[in-house]
Amino acid sequence: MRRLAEELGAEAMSLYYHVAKKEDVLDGIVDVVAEEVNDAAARVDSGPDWKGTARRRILAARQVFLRHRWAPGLFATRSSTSMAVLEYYDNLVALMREDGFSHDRIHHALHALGSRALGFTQELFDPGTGASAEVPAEVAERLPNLVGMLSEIAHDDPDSTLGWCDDQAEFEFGLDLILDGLDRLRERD
Amino acid sequence: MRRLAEELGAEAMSLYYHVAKKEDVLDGIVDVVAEEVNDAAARVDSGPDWKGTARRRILAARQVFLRHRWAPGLFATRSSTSMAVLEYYDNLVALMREDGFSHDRIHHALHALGSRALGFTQELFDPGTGASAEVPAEVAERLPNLVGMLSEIAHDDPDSTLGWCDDQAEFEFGLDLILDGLDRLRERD
DNA sequence: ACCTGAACACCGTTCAAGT
DNA sequence: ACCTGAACACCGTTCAAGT
Repeated sequence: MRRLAEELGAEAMSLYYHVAKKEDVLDGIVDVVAEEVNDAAARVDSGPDWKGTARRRILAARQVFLRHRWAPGLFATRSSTSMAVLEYYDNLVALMREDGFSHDRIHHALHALGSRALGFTQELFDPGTGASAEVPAEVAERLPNLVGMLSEIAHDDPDSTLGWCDDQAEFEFGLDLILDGLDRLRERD
Repeated sequence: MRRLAEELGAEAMSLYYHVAKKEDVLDGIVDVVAEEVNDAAARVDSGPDWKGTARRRILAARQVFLRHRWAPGLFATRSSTSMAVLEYYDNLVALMREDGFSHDRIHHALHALGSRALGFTQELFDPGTGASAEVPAEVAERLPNLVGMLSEIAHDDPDSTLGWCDDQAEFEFGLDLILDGLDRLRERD
């Protein structure tokens, strides 16, 4: 609050005339970003199949989060969801409904996708942070399989030494895995 | 820190003799929980196929997080990963390796699973928090598809009014979607 | 070796008082 | 209507001083 007020050329206490508490400010920021996501998603043209359209929408949403890298962390802390986020999911429900999914299946799908539907995943651990070369021998011995995997991947693709792990390709792999799986279930709906 | 010290019957400042900063305490807690997860995973007996074994391990890990519901939130805030967590993933790599996966495919798989491999998912929004009946008409009109979906699901399964959405079934659905997808790819490795 | 009191630099927030 | 200074109740952390 104090920092935000300074940025605005005012005192921290002045903020409390416009807003009840800090949480409300954060909720507002989430809303702004979510609107930006909705705008981006609305600009993708829809094709004949739900899967392609969903994929393009989600990748468009992802672009917004790539521009605001602090946003996923913020979204994760919010408990009550913003109206704009709900509208995004609402549109996804409509899209799947049009292609024959049952409500029950869509419900499962939303849970399975989680934040991936919005275009981001929170990486729990970044296996690439420490390149295999930097790992002290002592810990490497306790992680033979992980270290083996990482060293082979680094070897195969030496260009990506900085970030050997291509986040975009990674995201698309996981996304397609889920979308394809859901599409297969659709045929039974 | 002050609260923790009180719980221990000491002053907050005493903690700093044993630990450098608060973050180290949190890292330690993560380690303890992760060891608990490793113990649980080690107790499941491995079957002939990687998929079944992975599934049982992950569901055993999940039990640990169900006992410590604050843990997922804690894990999400950590940036550097604990050794114990890495060991858990190392074991997963070994399991998939034995069943013919390439290193590259395993790498993708770990990213696709994310925290689900450890047995939990961070729900970005809980569509069930507000039962459809409680939703004010004004917002319901802006979310026709979501409200329609939720009301039908609530109608189909009136027993689960409190938590109409069965987390365990939800988790297993998403997990199987990914494991099945990966298994199909394995046949091409 | 282990603990503590006093103190510092931060927070978010309240409220009576200013213009 | 909008802003502010002083103040409160919290944080994590340091450090010299205690036993």
